[in-house]
Amino acid sequence: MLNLSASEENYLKAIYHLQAGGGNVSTKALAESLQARPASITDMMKKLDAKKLLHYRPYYGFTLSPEGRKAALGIIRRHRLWEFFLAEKLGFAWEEVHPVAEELEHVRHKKLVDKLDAFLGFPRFDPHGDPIPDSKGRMDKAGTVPLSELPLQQPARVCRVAGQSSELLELLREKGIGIGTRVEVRRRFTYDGSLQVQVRPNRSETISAQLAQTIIIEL
Amino acid sequence: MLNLSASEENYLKAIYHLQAGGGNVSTKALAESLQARPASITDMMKKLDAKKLLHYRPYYGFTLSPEGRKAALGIIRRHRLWEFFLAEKLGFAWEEVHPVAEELEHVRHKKLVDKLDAFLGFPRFDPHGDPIPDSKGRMDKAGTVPLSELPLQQPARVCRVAGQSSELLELLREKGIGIGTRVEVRRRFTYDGSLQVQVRPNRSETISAQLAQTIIIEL
DNA sequence: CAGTTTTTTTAGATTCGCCTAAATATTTCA
DNA sequence: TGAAATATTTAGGCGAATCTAAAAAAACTG
Repeated sequence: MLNLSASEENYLKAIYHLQAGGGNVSTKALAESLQARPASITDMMKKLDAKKLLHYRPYYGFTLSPEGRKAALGIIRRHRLWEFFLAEKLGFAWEEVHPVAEELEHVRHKKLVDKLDAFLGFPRFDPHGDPIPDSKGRMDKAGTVPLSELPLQQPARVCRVAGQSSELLELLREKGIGIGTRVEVRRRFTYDGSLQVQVRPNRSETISAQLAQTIIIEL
Repeated sequence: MLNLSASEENYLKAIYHLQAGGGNVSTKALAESLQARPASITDMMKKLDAKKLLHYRPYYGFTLSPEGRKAALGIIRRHRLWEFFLAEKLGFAWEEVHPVAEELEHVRHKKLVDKLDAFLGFPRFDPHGDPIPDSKGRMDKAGTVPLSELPLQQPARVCRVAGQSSELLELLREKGIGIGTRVEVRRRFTYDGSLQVQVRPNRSETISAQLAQTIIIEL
């Protein structure tokens, strides 16, 4: 089994998220996502290519190899299990768990992860609504329908939030929206794409088009 | 608050343990304890002295400053809380917890540590019987009487084990000795200092002088 | 399609934590 | 006390992960 540094793990994870199913990632996109300079990305891509964790073609971009994807899923598994632990067992608010899990995820002990998984009752989703890969890297599909596409008057439930910046989470908290919240779109303003949304039985909020795209719902 | 690297934390922790209450630590002792070369120790001592975490006098040795001691206690607190968590909540055997806690201890989030402490019920001792510092750095005293000094026929309870090498822990497991085990010395062989010990009601084991020194008991 | 802009890579430097080898200080002891 | 042994420090180097500045490739665009 390959021994990866925390840095290498962060690169793999970021590429996995940027690929989102397939496709090629550019130096610039990865540099932005990791808050690093493009030159640093190029350096690391050469290294990860040499380790066969991804395919790198200069000036073209990179794609995770099967081994790279497997490694990324392992990291994501650890991240989301720790998020679940922090929220469920330690009583962290869901918007606080991400940065702490960023650090805990790099403790690589197979036995620790599997025992943690069992202790938590093999949860399938983390507090943000994202699916947790099992020990073989399999996971449920995350919902994909954003609130912006929900038809009027159709009740739905928030199942995921596509982002974890503190600004986003603060805004959601303000509007009373979290995983599991019942929502229903009352009006759609075509001028700016904003929505008037019924939140839980008796609360009405205005939601910008941008925000409505990050709130993922299921019917 | 000073931001310490995992390496710096390991140095502080090792010095704290070597000081054991007071006194001066030598380059060689620290090098052995950390499995590093003396030259590396000198480098780091200069750095930690500059950060005012310890007092370093070339060719003489070093001692933690009050801030260094405080930092070390914080690291030990995290280490022992994670050990407790691993054994108590995840079902690790007590001899397995140390290496995993070595990594978890470097995740420095005040809130994480304090919430973990509360979740565990503010435990006072880790699975090895060592006391866990509270959030202010205070802790109970560990027992100090080794089994080698227990008078004959006097029943006692194992409260701590002074060491955590896998070899030591394997031997203890073999002899059926853990924290809380009732023991009583039946015979003492002056030739080699070995003991014949009654372990729990109905088991008799021979314990070498060396082993008897690492088993700490209370009456 | 040729110049301009953008993206990417290369070259070279820096910091951290470690190393080896050599120099130097301290301690031991004959 | 002076030579040998031991401990410590200094000097210089290395790999990892970053950076800046400059060169080169690719992509736009008038």
